[in-house]
Amino acid sequence: MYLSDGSILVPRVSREQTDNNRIAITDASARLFRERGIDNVSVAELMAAAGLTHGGFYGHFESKDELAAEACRWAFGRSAERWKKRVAEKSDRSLARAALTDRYLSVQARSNPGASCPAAAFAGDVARESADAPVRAAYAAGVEELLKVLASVQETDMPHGDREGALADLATMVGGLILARATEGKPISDEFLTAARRRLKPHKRPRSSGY
Amino acid sequence: MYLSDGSILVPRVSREQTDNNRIAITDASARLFRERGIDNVSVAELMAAAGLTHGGFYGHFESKDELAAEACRWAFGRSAERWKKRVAEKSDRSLARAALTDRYLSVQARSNPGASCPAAAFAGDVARESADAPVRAAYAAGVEELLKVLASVQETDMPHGDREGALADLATMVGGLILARATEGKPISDEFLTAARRRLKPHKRPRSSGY
DNA sequence: TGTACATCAGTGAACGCGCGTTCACTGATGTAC
DNA sequence: TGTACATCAGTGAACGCGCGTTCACTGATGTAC
Repeated sequence: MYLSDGSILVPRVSREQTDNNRIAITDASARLFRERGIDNVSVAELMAAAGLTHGGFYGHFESKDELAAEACRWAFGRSAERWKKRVAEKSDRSLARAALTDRYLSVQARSNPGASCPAAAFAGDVARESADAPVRAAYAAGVEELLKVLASVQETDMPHGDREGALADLATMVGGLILARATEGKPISDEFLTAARRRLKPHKRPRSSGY
Repeated sequence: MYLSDGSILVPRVSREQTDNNRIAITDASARLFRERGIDNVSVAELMAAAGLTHGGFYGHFESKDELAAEACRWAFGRSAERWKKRVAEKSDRSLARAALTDRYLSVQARSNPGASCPAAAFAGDVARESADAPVRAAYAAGVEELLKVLASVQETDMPHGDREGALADLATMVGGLILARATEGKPISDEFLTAARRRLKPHKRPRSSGY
């Protein structure tokens, strides 16, 4: 590995560097796994993305499965933080919810799967993992994190409570985003984003009187 | 290959049998690809599932990618037929839509991905295929087929038309099903199904007066 | 209808390739005195 | 603070394995007469 001054870094780096390397591997994995799927990125690629060679991988993680779980936890943690920050910036629930759903179902989010919502990006992979795969537990825990944020911005008159509103919102968001990605490049892709965004707006039903 | 009478079938079968074999490969692929993902089923497994050995595969299909597209078309065709049949059995739009969405978001559908909606089962795989992959075109065309059926059962007062209602419905259905699958085995999995089903019911908002 | 033979659907061994994982090795880091 | 040395993070070759695809071969099917 070449350093910025052109010298060669030989093995046994400092402990601090070791910790940074582990984070670099996790961060690169969180991005690459979301972009291309867990099975479509090799350990050698992940290590290269972190500036390392593949042999050192097993000094950091027990297996690729363990890393997948770690990357999943990492991605959900960052997403949840970002969601909370966005909510805090808004003056009321309704505006906060609109900010979250509009950005979630945006053209930018569609074309940046590597930085996007892990609930959408990992769903397909996780659904096919065996029941005891470590990434499954990480996924379910991460979804609960996001749901808490979504529940906190539900309108106060939701017929079945904040949690059910949040569950339904997330279903529409994840479905809209995944369908937009699977049809990317065709007009219908944008239509999915728009339709899902509108469905998530507070309902102003034409037949209701004033309101 | 052993026939039911115990005799051994040797190469060069009849043309009719050849056609049946191609259908058997397509049908088995449509099931296995949905269950486990395109990349997680080998050509040898697909051929074995159709009662054949792997070498004959390239007599039927140009490549595994071509088969994926064919299996995708096949799965969408069958789903669209089943949806139309179910709609025809109901006496009005509202009942038909409820029949579709309730079955879509059922526990049986969740636990039978091999026979379930290709829009949900193929979405993750297709989203990661390159823009010119044959399966992408098959997927987008299949989604349009399903949307036509969904549009035909929209309530007549949808604010942005039948098509947008259908797009939003499909987003909620696909998202709810995928999230339920990715969290299968945990209580939240059933919650996703229920929340998405309720979200798709005609809205009886508590604050509206009589209706 | 019967015979001779070309066709070609399916078989199974083999190919090159990339994968996850292992391991002997290196030499700077970190520590004991 | 300086020295001696054990530790261990990272390297890169190697492992066994399963994959998609190819191909020489087989012999019943389908056809020409």
